[in-house]
Amino acid sequence: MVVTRFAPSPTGYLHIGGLRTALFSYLWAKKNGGKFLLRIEDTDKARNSEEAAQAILDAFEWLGLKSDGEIIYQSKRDDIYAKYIKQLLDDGKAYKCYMSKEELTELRETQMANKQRTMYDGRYRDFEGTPPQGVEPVIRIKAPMSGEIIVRDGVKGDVKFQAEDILDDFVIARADGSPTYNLVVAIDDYLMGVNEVIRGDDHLSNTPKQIIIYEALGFDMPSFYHVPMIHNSGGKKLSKRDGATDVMAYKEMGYTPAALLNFLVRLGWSHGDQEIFSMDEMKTLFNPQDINKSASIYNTEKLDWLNSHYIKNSSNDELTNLLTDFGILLTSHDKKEILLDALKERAKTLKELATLVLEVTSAPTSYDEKAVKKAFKGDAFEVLNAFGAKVSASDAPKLPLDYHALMESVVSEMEIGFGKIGQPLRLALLGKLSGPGLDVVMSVIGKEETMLRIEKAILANS
RNA sequence: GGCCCCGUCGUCUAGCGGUCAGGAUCCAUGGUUUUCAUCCAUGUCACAGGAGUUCAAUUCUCCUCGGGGUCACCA
Repeated sequence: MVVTRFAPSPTGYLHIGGLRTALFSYLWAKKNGGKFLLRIEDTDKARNSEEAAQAILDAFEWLGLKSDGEIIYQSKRDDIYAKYIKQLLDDGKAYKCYMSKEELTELRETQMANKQRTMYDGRYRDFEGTPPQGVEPVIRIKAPMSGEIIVRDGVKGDVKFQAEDILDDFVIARADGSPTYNLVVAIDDYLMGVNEVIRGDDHLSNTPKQIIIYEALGFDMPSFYHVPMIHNSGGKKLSKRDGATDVMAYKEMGYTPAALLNFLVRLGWSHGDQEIFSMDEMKTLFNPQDINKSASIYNTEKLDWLNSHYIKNSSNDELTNLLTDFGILLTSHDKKEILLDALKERAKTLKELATLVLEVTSAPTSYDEKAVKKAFKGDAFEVLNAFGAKVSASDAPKLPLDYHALMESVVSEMEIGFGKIGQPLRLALLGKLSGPGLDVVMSVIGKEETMLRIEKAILANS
């Protein structure tokens, strides 16, 4: 069974890049009928917060990505890690190092001055004397000092590292006894049964360290897939300074989960020329072997296009539901279908859609100045009055085509072009010269409101 | 700087020795629309550079250049 995981550290909101790797992991598990697990990496007490962890969970909730097991919090697993640390110590695969931070800094500075690679020099590796007083030791693993370590990566291929280039006896437990990242990742992935690790390629260079841990503990190695970074327009790793990187900000801006997910799945992954993927299609088609090797630049032009695509293709019931987040309650509106059918073609975001709804359902409070000069001139008011009279005299127009017929009759009786009535009427009804079809607008607001808006417009502008 | 990764239209990408280098988005133009938007059509735009290998390289190899990542008692 394929078991994947997403393991964020709760130092802030869920990031767009994190979401993409989470999505990849989720899809790969689903495709194989496996499990997708969530683990909160909160071992660094100073930098983590519960709110951040909750924010991440909220984002997953919004997007409908569910973990298939209990959510693991590393902060609650000290006992487990302590057990493995002891085992490593007992097996002679790790040791206590009494070097002080000052000594370490000094060592690094000397190495830098000599243009050497900064690394721990292994001075306590085989130490058997009396430990210095007043220093709480860290625990370091005995890493191989020579040989080749190969990361068999499903995206990048075999990546070879020379131990002497990159390794030293790195710390696996801090002076206060708490375990460090590379140790706990290996332990937790093993214990959770994770056998396919999909993560950002910024982790590629410390994968050898985790391999050392796997080997020292005798764990089976998972498969690795290191997904390329998402860059900002400047070509650098996407960070919180780059505008909208908080997943939940997309909810507020009016993007749908379907569009965001579709957008993200195509960033660094593709399936031929296909652009539109439903969640079901993603689940059946996704394969990490098709992930690109190169980084991609974050650019939301395509997200806008996808979002409008999904809005156009959503049912009116779905839209009604989504719109409630933006303060629009249409559930009991009798012309809801007509309104949404007309408006969903026109909106890039749910937020825009909400605005468009309001522009129809609420009478204009002002009239665009330029538009007034352009449309309320000549015999515009005569035409409007004639039309108003038609509406008034007609019995119960309901559908757009009823109103269209009314407009037609005025046009033919007065022997004018359609624009002669369209422009002023549009301005009277909506306060501006653009918007959805007038017949639709009138059908939605009804006969009384139509007449009211016409009267009001004439009054306000004469 | 050491180590590692990457390099096809502005952007997302297809390509897995022989293609007019394809699609999408963006942009522009035209059509549809009483308007705007949608929609439809058309168009502009790319293999980083140089050596090899080969009858043939975007595709394989090497070098150069360029970009990125990582080098913690952070994750």
